[in-house]
Amino acid sequence: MAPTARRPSMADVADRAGVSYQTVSRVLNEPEIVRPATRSRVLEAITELGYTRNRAARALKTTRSSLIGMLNDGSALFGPTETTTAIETAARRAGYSVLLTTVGAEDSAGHAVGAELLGSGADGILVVAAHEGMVPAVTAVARSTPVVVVSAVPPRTPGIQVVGVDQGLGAHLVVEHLARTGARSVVHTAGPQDWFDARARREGFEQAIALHGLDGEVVGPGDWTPRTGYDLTNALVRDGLPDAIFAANDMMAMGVLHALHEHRLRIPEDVAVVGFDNTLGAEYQVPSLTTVAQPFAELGRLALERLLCLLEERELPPGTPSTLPPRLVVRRSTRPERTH
Amino acid sequence: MAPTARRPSMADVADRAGVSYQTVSRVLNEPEIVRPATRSRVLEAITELGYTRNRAARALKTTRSSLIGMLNDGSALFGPTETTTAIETAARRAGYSVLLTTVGAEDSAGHAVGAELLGSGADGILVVAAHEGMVPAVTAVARSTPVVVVSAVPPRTPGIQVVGVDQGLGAHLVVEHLARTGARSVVHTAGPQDWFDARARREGFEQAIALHGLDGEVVGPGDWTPRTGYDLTNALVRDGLPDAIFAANDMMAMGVLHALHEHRLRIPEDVAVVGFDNTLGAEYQVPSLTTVAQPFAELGRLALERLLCLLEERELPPGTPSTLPPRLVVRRSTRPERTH
DNA sequence: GTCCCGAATGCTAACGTTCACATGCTCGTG
DNA sequence: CACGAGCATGTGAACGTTAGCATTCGGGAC
Repeated sequence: MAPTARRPSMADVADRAGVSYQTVSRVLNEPEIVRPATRSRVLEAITELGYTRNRAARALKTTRSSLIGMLNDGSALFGPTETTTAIETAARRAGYSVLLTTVGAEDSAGHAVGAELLGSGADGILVVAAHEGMVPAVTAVARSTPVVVVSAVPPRTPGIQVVGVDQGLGAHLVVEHLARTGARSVVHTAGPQDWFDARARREGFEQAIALHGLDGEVVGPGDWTPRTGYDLTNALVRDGLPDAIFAANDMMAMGVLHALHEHRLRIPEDVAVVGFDNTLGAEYQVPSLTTVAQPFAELGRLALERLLCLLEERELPPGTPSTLPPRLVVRRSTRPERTH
Repeated sequence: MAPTARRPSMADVADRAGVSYQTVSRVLNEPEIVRPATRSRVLEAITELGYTRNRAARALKTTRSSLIGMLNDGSALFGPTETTTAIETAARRAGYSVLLTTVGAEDSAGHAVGAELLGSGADGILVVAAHEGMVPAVTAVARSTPVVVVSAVPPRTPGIQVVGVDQGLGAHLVVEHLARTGARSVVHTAGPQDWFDARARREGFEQAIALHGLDGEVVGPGDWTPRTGYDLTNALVRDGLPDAIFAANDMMAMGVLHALHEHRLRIPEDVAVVGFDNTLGAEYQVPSLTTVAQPFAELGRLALERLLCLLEERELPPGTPSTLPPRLVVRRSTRPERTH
């Protein structure tokens, strides 16, 4: 915290190196066109003064902020957080910084947030936890700024690009595994239906149930938290248990397991349980949880790549997927598949 | 994505409202000094054109970016994520945006990140997940930018302010509770010792053990993940179990529980288990986990408040704490305290 | 020795905003 | 009715950078 010693500017560097500030600019932007001797003199002056380019001036002149706005959900969910980290790392590598914005429950309108995003001057927007609450903010912004949404569902607003994990496939994998391990009746404790991923999982579940001719039921919706998994399961215990419960995510599965334990039911013998996400703790549930692993980090990188192509008007490399497949991770909360 | 229709500027708004651009500026910055009639005319023009202030130009002229840099750990941990969200919400309310930077394992040097932060032009820096890896980046930045660290430990760099939860107190509460419920021997499965909070918990544990005359031992360190809690517990089962295990966080406690279950040990009868953090899932462990709740959101708000005071050269309201007390949450993984 | 060409560098203006100051207007007062 | 006080608004300059054009310099060819 120096006593307001103005940060050095290009002019300062130029003075020290005995060149004009334009040359300094060139060293930074197109190093190859300045003579090696001058260049190294300038670079030396830069390090001596600890000079860094003034981001604001640069942004003002170029009309590009090198900022990427990220719209996140306020709840500290596992998947979005992983994705966020991956995005930030990739963005930094590409010379962008990430502006974090959360849409909490309180400002559900989202309009204010949309205005905020617009005013932030971000070159592009990445929506990480896609649910209905984001829609007004996103549509407001999408008119003037490229937007990429991480979601299982194609958007209703044209011009918005989407990258997602195939939630339907995930649900299919789960149901198929349950069918193969002898389940006849399956209950899906659904996630909050204003989340696009939750909706896609439920729809995938319903399709897969029909496909395998099983006895399926959807209960809920829950809210991603263990509590709702717990409550829904208690209701099931009262009203009659299925062979298997497919929870909308690992958190809810946690509540499911807890309720079953309280009623001294055996897992998977009495009821099999499956989650979704493969959170850090899934393997260490009691018993360890069969679940669907999503490539969250890969997803983040892919979303960013897509956005950068939009920003820099590059073509997306051919063969770049917009949908990533999830992977079933079989553990001890479901019966083993027979291998013959 | 309009076809590069330049965003409207103050001059455009001024033309439309029939005033000079300076008046527009005034309406935005000091609305009270402009005549109500003119003001509403300007505001109308603003909404009609969808004008938002150009952040870069503003930053350039005022030499303040309205940006707060946040330094986060790359791992998607529960506490830091909660704190992050609270900070972002509070920052937005105060007219600041949050620039997210993560220090991953790969760029452990942190120097690059420090330079990055400096170049970002943030008015102030908030360090959320404080560990040794952050130190070089932070000390580099602290010379020219106010820094507030969320940490249990006073920093070695002078001029850096600190806000934290009293980890030592948390450990004391745990040990006291264990002592009162009949434990004589306690093992602490420590967290990664390059994290300041983990270190403070361990030291608090050692002090409290001495205070209560218990038989204490520290094993580990772990790495916050369930796996290390699991591995350390397996080793304990081999070498002799204590009456209670105090895990460095809830994640590690999860691994502890899992290992104990595998060995068919009863919790809390054979071994009591305590975690730290009170994550969303703690209540739904089997059995539900006794743990220490930290006021993560409050912590975030407090850290931001402190930083804003530094930035705006306000005095911190008298009585504002720099350390927040944690709270013991007793559940079923420890024996009940006798009440007489 | 002169000319020309290209490479290297310098100068001017502009991005959109705010600050400091200048100016015009309105109103109360002598 | 003229004057000054004070409020409302306008004007010029500057923040640090980059784009475009102008200038300088060195060297090769005639």
